Amino acid sequence: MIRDARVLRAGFVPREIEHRNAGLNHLSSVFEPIKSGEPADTALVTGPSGVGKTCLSKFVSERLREEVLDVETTYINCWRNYTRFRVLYQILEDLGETIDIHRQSTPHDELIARIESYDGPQRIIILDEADQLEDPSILYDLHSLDRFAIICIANRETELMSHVDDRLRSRLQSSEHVCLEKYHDEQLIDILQARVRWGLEPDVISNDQLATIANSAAGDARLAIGTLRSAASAATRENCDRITDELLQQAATDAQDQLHQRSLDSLTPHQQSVYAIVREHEPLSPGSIYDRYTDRVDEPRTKRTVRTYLQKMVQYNLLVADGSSRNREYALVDSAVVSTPP
DNA sequence: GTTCCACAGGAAAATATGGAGG
DNA sequence: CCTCCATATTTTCCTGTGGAAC
Repeated sequence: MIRDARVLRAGFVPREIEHRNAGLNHLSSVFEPIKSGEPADTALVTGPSGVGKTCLSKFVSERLREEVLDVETTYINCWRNYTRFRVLYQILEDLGETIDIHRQSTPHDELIARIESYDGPQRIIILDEADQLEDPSILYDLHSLDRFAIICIANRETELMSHVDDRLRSRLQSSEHVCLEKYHDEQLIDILQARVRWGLEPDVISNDQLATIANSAAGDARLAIGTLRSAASAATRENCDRITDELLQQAATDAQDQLHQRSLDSLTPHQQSVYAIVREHEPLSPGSIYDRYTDRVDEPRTKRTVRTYLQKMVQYNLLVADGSSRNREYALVDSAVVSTPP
């Protein structure tokens, strides 16, 4: 059944990239100067989840490394490393400079000074999920350094921009912007077919079944590939030599639940209570959420803290906030899946 | 209009957590 | 094991906003 599990895993970067030629060429052109040793501009890559932002960024930097001898890449997931210190630390760690840094006894300025004094080969720094940074001024610190080319990945440009100050905003707005759209079903099918070709034995899944996966994934390649992986491993477990429609059905919900569960697991018990309340009674105003919350838990947190929870869950795509001021209501993100192209 | 009020979210102080070194 | 310190989370205090009632 499974020939090469790597190609079905999240984070795999394929040898060929499908249906992203425009973005590929655009992003490559930004880094063209690196080939002649010149500094490159900052690139901004945006788009909804599962459109290949991370994949494209890694792909472009890997291909550049094949062409140019002296380029290194640093990948930082800002969702995990969302403080300024952590990002700086990660960069220095990749430069091999962290030996004598003791926590924050080393001030930020010194970390930046060290990064500035770096004189090794050019480096591409991929800041994934950059809209999760609590302090985006790190972008400003890095922006002006010639040795570093920044790829800044975010879900939506406006989310990222709303947190930054004016001078940084104008700089970012003038940088190259690669915007990726959701995949169409046919494009997803092509992507899936490529993974099937490399990852699975021949004839274990039909094109019709791939179309079903593509359809239920709603333009999200990560979800589509996750479904394929889940179906293939279930088939292996049950000793089937083909992927059946029933397995597929189950795999689709499994894959969705997995993604969902992952963000749910990162919530504290209090945050999970708040989430459960919204799930049971949506849509709900902030006030009634808080009332129900105080009833449900011992030692409730303050209103302000719950507001922070809600804000966080909206960022994690667990909840949606609708309306402003007194009309605001929170609901589960699933209940509003109708996509609205402009 | 004007006022009122629930709400959003920033800043900073306070408190809890967790990890390193004794 | 305990203590100390950096870090993470929560609270306190606050300002600004916009819809609703007047």
